[in-house]
Amino acid sequence: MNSEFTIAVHSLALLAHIPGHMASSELIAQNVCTNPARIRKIMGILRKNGFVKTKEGVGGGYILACDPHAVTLAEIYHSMSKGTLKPHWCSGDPKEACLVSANIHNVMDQIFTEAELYYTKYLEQLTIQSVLDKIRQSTCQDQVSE
Amino acid sequence: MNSEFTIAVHSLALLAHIPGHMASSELIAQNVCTNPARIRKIMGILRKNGFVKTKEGVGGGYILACDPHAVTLAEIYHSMSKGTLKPHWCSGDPKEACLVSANIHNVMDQIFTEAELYYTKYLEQLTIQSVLDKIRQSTCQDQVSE
DNA sequence: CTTAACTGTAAGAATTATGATTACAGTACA
DNA sequence: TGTACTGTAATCATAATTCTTACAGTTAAG
Repeated sequence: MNSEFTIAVHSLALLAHIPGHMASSELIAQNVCTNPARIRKIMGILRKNGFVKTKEGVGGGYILACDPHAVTLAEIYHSMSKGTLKPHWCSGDPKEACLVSANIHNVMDQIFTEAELYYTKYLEQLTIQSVLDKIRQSTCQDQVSE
Repeated sequence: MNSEFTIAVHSLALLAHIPGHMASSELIAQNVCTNPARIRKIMGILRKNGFVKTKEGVGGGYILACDPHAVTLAEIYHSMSKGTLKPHWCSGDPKEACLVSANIHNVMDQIFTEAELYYTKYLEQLTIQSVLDKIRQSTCQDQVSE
């Protein structure tokens, strides 16, 4: 899996952190620690899925277009990275005479697909807001420990 | 995630498919479609975790050292690939003044760790034998459809 | 109506992760 | 003692991921 899901969650949490404000791809990129082109690509996907609104031109950028208490990480994961949990490489060879070699691919594929369902079941429990809350709590803990 | 978990499951299913027989790294590699050195590396880990027994020298190779009905894919996953579900790249920067940038890493790390728990919860339901059964069933279906 | 600050998109380079190859020491059987 | 194995590591090749650069399209401001 690449990091687009991580960046999407980070960007949405950031937008939820500054409600009502536009953030440019430049600003988000600095916060995320990547480049503006990558942010624009990811925000484009989030826009197509209704999570953010875009404004082009001077003073433009991105703004949250959903309720951060309602949108779960599962929805974000599905938009960005569905099916990317399984490795690219496949074992076995369908043309082999051996049952195991011939059929392992289908079986593992099914297993990875179902395991992903369990994975996203957890993500359904988390919202953009809950991530933001964790971020804010996380700081309190740091301050206590210092 | 790389494919070591996939290869481990494939190799163990293969050994379960030929009970009582030794399989060399060469033979397993052909079945899996990779090279013997990679198989030996993976089987070394499986040996250290008690899943297989090794025999060096002439006529040597690998043989199952566990009950395929008892060993779950979760145990195999933990041995081979625990913690590899999350992407390598991290967003944010702990030195940033912005809360979100500074703390997102810890929060996402925690989320990926807990999501992996759900993932492995599914793998606990599958055993080496159940994978082998799926493989054998999978062939029946193919034959019916042809 | 022109300039400046944005997004949208894509191509290509750079980097990193993954997998393959090769090599060789160690072991065991015949 | 030779042959067929495992164990392990170093190096090379390939593929995935990320970064850079570029430029067309859009909008606000002057």
